[in-house]
Amino acid sequence: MSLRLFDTAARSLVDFQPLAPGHVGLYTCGPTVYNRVHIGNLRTFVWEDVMCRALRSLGLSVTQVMNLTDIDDKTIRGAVAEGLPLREFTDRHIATFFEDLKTLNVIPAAVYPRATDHVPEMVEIVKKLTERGHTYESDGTFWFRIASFPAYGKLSRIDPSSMKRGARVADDEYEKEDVRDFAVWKGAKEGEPESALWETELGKGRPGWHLECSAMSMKYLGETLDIHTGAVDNIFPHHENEIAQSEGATGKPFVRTWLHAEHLIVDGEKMAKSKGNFFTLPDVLSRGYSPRAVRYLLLSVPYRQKLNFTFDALRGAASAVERLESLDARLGERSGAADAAAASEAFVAKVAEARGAVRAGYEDDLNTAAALGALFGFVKEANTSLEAGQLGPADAAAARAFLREADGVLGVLPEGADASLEAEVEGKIAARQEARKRRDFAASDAIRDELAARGILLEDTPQGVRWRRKG
RNA sequence: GGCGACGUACCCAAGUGGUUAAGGGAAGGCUCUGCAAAAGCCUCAUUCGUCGGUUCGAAUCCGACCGUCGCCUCCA
Repeated sequence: MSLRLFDTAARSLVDFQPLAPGHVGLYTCGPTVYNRVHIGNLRTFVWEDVMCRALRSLGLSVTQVMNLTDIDDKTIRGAVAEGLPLREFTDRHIATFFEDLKTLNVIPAAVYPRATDHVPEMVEIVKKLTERGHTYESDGTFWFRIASFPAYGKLSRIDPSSMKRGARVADDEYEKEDVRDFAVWKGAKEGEPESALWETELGKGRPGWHLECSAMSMKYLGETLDIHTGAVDNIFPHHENEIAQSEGATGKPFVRTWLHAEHLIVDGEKMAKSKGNFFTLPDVLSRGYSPRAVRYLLLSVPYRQKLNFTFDALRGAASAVERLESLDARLGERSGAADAAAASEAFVAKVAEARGAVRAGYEDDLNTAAALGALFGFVKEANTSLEAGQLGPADAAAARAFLREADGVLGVLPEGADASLEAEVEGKIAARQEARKRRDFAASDAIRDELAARGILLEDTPQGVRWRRKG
């Protein structure tokens, strides 16, 4: 395996080797659970899922950890607005988040730690930072002193001395030595709900902005992570601060490879509620698109490229998925035909070549577009051979196995249909064939229309009738 | 103001010194078909934002310009 990844810190492609041979510890920044995630968020989460699947396909084992930020200004504000205890409020949003992931066929991470379940771990880090002289306290709030960490800015390449002293600092009632310092622990303030406060050795308060990721990543993956990911907006200040906190506390390198996904934009513009181009997954699905088409679109553009989301592109994605699905079905039929002959050497070689090309795509910084290009090259070859009658059952079986294997990373082909639906549809197809034999086309068309209305598409082929659910 | 990314056909997009410039979608043609749909096949960029430069050779490297976008403040 020779996997190359674009490390944000190095600003270049690096040869990736996990710390423990064959095993990757992966920390993926998760959502702040105060609303329904939008398709831009989901682009990042789908990418991370594809990355896990691709790493596994390259022979690595992966432990993925994704945090759930359930304590911050936004979650507190939301809970107060709805008159709910913090936990009850965030529980609801965590549930819809998992729903969306499931809908998009995302394989769950090994752990989804919640910040509020790790307050003691965070307190420990603050204590360590304090022992090492990286913090100071003022009014119950503990600040990280940027001046005590010379490497600050190495990830984002932002020079601390040039940081603008933003007007927003005035909003902050806390006292700090330097406007650039950030809170690791926020002392309780007047009017904050009890459900968002903890009594700790540091006093009463709540964890600061970025501390949870340091605490939870190190708890589940050790003090040095192989890969840490997020979207580009996390680079500064979130990840920069994580480095300062983590390395300040342990004295060890925090992350070996930083990976950041570009944003999704809509019709060439940033997605924003005020522009009316803000979409959640249910918004998109309610317009009649399949989750598999959405997933395909989100993963088809390599992660470091901005993804321009349009409904035109989504329709294109649906068609592309149908092309894969259709070949899968054709191969399924062909491979079922009785024939004891072994797969032909020439075809086996073609499969091997395609497999290598797909793999090379993933090895090159998870280049999904290149991998898809290679896969579709194979799709055309398989279709052509199939059409020419040159594909034996064993060849078809080999092709189908490869297609399914490729889909192990893509995750866009449907699961097998459920048996009761299958029996029903087969029955209707038989009835339609009867009607067609009688040349009762009104009756046969009625059956076709009825199934179409239910999203089931019939294809009359020389080999018989095939059906599938519309992508 | 500081830092950074991007600009390849109608749309999306791979390609980062020598290839016929991948692939997907759309469109047109053909095959199949009771009709249709679907599916499959074929066609579809002498050219890579513009202008210069380096080089035997550039979409790929350098410079300028034009355009789009992002971060610098919570943000996937």
